[in-house]
Amino acid sequence: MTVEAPATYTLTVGEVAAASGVATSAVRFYERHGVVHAERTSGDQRRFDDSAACRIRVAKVAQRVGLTVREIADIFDELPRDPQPQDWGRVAETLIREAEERTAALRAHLDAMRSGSRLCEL
Amino acid sequence: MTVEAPATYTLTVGEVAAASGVATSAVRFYERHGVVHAERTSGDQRRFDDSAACRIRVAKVAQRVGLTVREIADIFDELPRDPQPQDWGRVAETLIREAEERTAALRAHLDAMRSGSRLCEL
DNA sequence: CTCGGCGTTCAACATATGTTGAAGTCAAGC
DNA sequence: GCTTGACTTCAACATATGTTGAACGCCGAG
Repeated sequence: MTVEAPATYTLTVGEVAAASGVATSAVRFYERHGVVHAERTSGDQRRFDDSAACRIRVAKVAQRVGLTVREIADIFDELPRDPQPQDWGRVAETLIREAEERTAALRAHLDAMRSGSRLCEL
Repeated sequence: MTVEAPATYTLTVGEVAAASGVATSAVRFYERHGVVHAERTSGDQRRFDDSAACRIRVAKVAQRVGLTVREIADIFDELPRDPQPQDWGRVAETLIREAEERTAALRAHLDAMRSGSRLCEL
């Protein structure tokens, strides 16, 4: 049977911030919006698992192609607990597909414009 | 010699809004940020040329791939007065290149992640 | 067990991208 | 030349994406 790889929530907000290259305020922002998840210590401090910094780095790159934090969180939400490589593969495909669809829409619009022989009513 | 095709500023803000599918407030916003340009009547009303609605439609699609209004205005600023088809062609290429570079960055990041065999520290 | 470095929340500020409403002005058709 | 619908500006509001600072709490090393 498959071995369990339970997520262990050990990283502080500062550690995740350092590992992902954003401010601690941004890490808290991403958690509030569901890009990363955390447990709390008995003293109410956040503890993140090892995927947090990676998720944030992916989110930053995805934001550059026009995805909102909400959209990125929704895509990450498709991940099961203890995601396997193929789960991340699906997320990666979804992100790329979104980016390519938007680029294709831009290209289609610009192509239509050019072939219209009335480029921006020149 | 080449025939002049002087831009004629005749369209009101409402006409541009209707033609581009955005609110008049958005048309004014885009003008303030240099996406479109207008002259003023003696009574201080805006008059846009025929390219305004097209520029705004292009801007909306470009925003979807992560370009800011500022970046879009900067790209449009490369257009000469009375732009020719090849001028719009260069703008189109610049927009597409930006979108593709960002998508490539996303893909590269995700590929690096997958090949790292430590996908988001799974 | 204490202390200093992190952590917490919350409110305010900041920038980008707009919308809405008030108060007043313009211009086009009758 | 009047009227009225569309225009003007400006301030306030709204959402997304954060940052900063104050006031206070937690926790691990000594």
